[in-house]
Amino acid sequence: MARPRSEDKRNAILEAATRLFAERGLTDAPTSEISKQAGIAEGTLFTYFKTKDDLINALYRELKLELADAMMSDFPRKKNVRSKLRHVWDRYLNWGIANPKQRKVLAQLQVSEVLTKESKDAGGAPFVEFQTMIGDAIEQRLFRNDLPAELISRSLATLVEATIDLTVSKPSKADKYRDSGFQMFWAGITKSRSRTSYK
Amino acid sequence: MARPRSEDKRNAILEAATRLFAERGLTDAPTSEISKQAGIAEGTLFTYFKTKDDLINALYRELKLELADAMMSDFPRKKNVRSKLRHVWDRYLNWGIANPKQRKVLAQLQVSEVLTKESKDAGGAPFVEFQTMIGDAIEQRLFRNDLPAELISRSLATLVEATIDLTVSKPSKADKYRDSGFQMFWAGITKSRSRTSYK
DNA sequence: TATATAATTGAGTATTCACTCAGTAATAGA
DNA sequence: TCTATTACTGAGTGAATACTCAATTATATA
Repeated sequence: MARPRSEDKRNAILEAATRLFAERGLTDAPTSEISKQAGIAEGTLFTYFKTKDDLINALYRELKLELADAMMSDFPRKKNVRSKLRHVWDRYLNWGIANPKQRKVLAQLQVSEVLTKESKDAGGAPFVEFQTMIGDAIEQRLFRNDLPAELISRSLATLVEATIDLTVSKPSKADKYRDSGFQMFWAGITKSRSRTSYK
Repeated sequence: MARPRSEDKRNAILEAATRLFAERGLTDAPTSEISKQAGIAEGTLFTYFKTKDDLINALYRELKLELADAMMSDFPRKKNVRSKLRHVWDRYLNWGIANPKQRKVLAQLQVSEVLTKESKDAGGAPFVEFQTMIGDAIEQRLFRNDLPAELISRSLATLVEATIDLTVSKPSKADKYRDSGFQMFWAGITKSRSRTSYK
């Protein structure tokens, strides 16, 4: 029995924060400005997030969730590993190109000193199905000898990131970059001769 | 005719800054603390660097130079491309493991909003020989079709980074990671069947 | 409709911090 | 040795900003 908080306001705060963090960096985006752009009073921001660090941690989880959703929606569970990886590759790439600010903020967040261990763990949670798939493929010996799962998923991520940057700077070659990036990734992780019948 | 500046003091400032930036992040490392750890008065810091942003930009160039030196010293100009890349791979890896703070600061700097275009350009300059090598190898068609040079150098960098992180978390497997990381990189960039005679 | 509860507001506060500057010390060149 | 020039010092300053709080407003429930 009381006045409820508004999901809309919370989202407006997160969106304004995303915009400002992307433009000015985490520390040069004052809460006063975030509030203003979110269309609320500064005090209100602190009923939704106890501190600015809290806001930052919440935003991190939110963005990781968005990215995971983008990557895993329509995930082709029935197809072979290559198709699955290509699906994830394409979705990640699309998300990054369509959401440059979110992507930039995420990059800043990953190296910032404000993320708690809890947030980092929570940020990884939406990717468990992806991780499991990698683990399964390793057990089936689909990949090059003894490549650790972490190296595979990080390679995917960093190669996508590099490919996005290239695409942004030369949009006309988008499709070419998308394909050669993935080929490079796939050739890197799979055994050298397997030219047919990957599972 | 006057009192000269001291190279030692300048270095002490850069070292203190590196330590503090690594521990607390760029913005939570006050100039007062940097000065104290460098063993000088706060005012002195500003005779060596006009502003804090200047200091940050100078540190970026310094660290890039250190890394390039580490990578390119004893560079085997006479050997084949694979050996050259393996050399760079190993040196980069060694540097990263031996200099965790420098590496962390560099990661923060790359995504920060304070680097000027000039600094970014200057940071790339020490790597021209490496870039040239990649360009030559591309002309000789040693690599997979149409892989852009930028994708190749960024892949090397990000795969080394991933490998360093793995190594730090499981030092006992250092050699294994080092090798499989490089194999993955090499297989990714070269044409699939070329199992012999790479140049 | 009445009311208890919680959200909202925005001016105010306390703190932090990059940078300054007047006084002092060192040194290169004459 | 003398002196012009610059480095060095550290207390002080002004600006920025995360967060508070007393007053006000909205709303879920009875």
